[in-house]
Amino acid sequence: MEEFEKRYGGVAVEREIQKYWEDQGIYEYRADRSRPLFSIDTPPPTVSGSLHIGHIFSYTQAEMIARFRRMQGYSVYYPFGFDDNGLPSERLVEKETGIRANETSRSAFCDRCIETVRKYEAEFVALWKSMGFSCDWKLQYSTVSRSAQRLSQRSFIELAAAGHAYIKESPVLWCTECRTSIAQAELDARSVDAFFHHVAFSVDGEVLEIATTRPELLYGVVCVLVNPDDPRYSGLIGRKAKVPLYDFEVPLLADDKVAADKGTGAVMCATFGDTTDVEWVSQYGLPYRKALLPDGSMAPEVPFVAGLGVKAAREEIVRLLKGRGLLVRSERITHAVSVHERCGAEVEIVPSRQWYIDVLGKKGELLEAGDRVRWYPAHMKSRYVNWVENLKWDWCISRQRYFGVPIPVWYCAKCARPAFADLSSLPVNPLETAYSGVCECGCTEFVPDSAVLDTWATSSISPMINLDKASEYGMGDGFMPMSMRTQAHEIIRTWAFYTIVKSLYHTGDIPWKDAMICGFVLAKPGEKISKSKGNADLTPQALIDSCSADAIRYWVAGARLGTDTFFDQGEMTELSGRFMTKLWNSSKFVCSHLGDFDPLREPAETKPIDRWIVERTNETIAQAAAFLGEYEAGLARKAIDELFWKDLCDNYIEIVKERLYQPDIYGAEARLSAQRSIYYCLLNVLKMYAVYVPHLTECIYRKGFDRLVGIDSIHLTQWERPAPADAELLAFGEELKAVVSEMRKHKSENGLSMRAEVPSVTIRGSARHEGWFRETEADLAACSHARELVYDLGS
RNA sequence: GGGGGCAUAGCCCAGUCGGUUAGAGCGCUUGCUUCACACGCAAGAGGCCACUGGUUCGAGUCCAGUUGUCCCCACCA
Repeated sequence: MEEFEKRYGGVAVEREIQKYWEDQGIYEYRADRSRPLFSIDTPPPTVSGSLHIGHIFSYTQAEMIARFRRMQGYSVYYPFGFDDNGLPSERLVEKETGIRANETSRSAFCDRCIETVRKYEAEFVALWKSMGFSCDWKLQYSTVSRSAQRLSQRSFIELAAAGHAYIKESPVLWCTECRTSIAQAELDARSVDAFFHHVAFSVDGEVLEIATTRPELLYGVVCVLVNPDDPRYSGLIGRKAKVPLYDFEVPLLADDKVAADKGTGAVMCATFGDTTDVEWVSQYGLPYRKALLPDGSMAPEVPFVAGLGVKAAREEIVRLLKGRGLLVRSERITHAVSVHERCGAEVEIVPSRQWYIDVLGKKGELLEAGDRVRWYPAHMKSRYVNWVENLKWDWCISRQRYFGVPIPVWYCAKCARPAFADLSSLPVNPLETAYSGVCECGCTEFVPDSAVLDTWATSSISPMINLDKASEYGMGDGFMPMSMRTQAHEIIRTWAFYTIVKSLYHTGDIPWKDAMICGFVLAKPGEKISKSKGNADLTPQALIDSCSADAIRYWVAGARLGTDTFFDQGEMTELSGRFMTKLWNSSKFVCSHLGDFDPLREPAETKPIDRWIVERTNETIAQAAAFLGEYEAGLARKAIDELFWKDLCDNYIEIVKERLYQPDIYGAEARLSAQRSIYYCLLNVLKMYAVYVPHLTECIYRKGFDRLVGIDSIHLTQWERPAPADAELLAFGEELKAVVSEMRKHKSENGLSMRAEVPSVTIRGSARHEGWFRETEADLAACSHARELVYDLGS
């Protein structure tokens, strides 16, 4: 038995233990068909900056599940990945280096990107390791790696061959800042102050007042609409409206989507002001009038404002309208606009040729797939359902960016028909490799596609990336669907949604059986932790250094699954610190009484109180396992805390202490009976806490338990699977605690020490437990220092 | 505007199938220390379980509505 230091060593010990785990390969994934598989689809963090406490929070909740399943006998497939291509990483590099992607050569920029993401990834890995994460780093993947690119390109080609991915020229959501198409999922809403300009159109010489926030798009107006039931305008439908400043005429149409009570009840439809404009243009077969270029400037053919940016053009048009008496009034309003989530710029809609994946046509199947996934907590499913039901755009997967998975396509120089790369040639970059085939039209000249795939198009095949890796171990069969996906609730509409889309198309099945949805750590109500808010000063590494990984982990486990929590360092330090000290000290006590303990020797008789604490422990093991099986690590921890602190330490150990100390008085067999209980109970308490505080429990285990158990690491042991606890013994325990409690209350109220002698203690309880109480008399007398025990038993 | 979560002690939160007197922890008050732990032990004070109705022998728990709060989605004419 190793000596217990007076105090637990904290972070320094954690580092030693981490090294031990790594040297011993404790968490190594092994090809093993003898145990059931539990595979975890864990989120590859976007490499877009450093991690903060929020990441630690959600990743740790999932990590505890991995540990639990491992100790339940599962072969746990727990990889780690990085999502390290695409716009987020590009923006990080632009910010760090000051180099804009479009101001340097593409290959030079991509080299800088690789360099930067590798640097951050090394930092991430170091952080995860210092948190004691039990993933197998050999299973690590990166979405920019050759193998992930190969799988991603293959996915694209297969979906295109099956008709699920297609290319079309049409209006698309466009970020003029990032100069790329984006998808609906990348939109954020932002409330902005604006003017609702009431502009004078005219119909046969009469003024028709129309309110718009986008007068700069007047040149792009293709029709005017009113509600068919609006009596004010019933006479106008079917006539022509003249656009102010430009004086061309457009048709006047009626449509139900026009709200009579909004603005003036008459709407101008421009190409393209918003999503409704796109719908109307397609619904009524209206032409496209180009007003805006992809770089955010007005088209050269637009009179008055050619070449100006949107905002400048808007001011100029308003000035002109005002000057010509065509501006009736300007109303100040606050409204929501769509902005690009990555850069915050207002999103435009411009026509261009892009690749899409069909999702609008598959809403039914997607909703049905959502039903088959078990969501934890269950109500998180509504976010998925809500998103699918409100989809307005197919998933645009092409991005006019640089650092990403190239779209493996060339286009015939003559007929523009796409030619796909051969699957055996993947990954391929069409900009570097020429297409060697012949087009159906006979042409042999091809133009490479220069776009890259949406980052989500690759991260959404994480189950397939994992499958690919598992296959290297010969464990590919039966790998899909994976056991569970873990992620935060903010990316249900992206990562969870896209993964389900891809899985349905590729396998016809859901990607995973369970979805474990974690909450956030907020600085305070409604405020996310972020660098821009200046509330992310405390880095995770600094936090680990100051209060240890286990302290953070224990605090994380206090939160309910899916629920946001507020960061409170005081709570973390105090609560966790107290707990860890308590576990350390009680283990020190227990181990000091196990020096001569032989787990194989049975005592002549086992005291009822010793059997009770074993039953209580077994009861807790079952409760904790049930909660963890539902991903509720917090509720499980609460049940374990209750057993450990209250029943085991404050009651059981206090009551049997004298029997452990004084075998001369109470007998060696009686001592052995207690030894068996403290050994069994603390060992199993440690195993349960191993999920939460893996370093501390490992440290304690290796001081006093490894030689008795015969297994080197606590993390290689298994949780007990006890028979249902004996209800009668549990009831006896409650009565016993009540007797002790009453004795303590008497001493407390009379200002007596707990060691003070009292003339008598009354045993109140059920008559049917009298035998057990009689067998417990020595313990009761010893812990209460009573000269006499009197019985007052009810029925 | 649509959807969802939450509302229980001063604070952060549990409360299972509807069932005795509503539960921890922090904080507060009081008492207790050689023999694992004062980062401890024991005791105590502290509740219109948001509000209004309903179902029921019985509601913190189930149903309907109201209010407050947070989140998701939409709103861009």
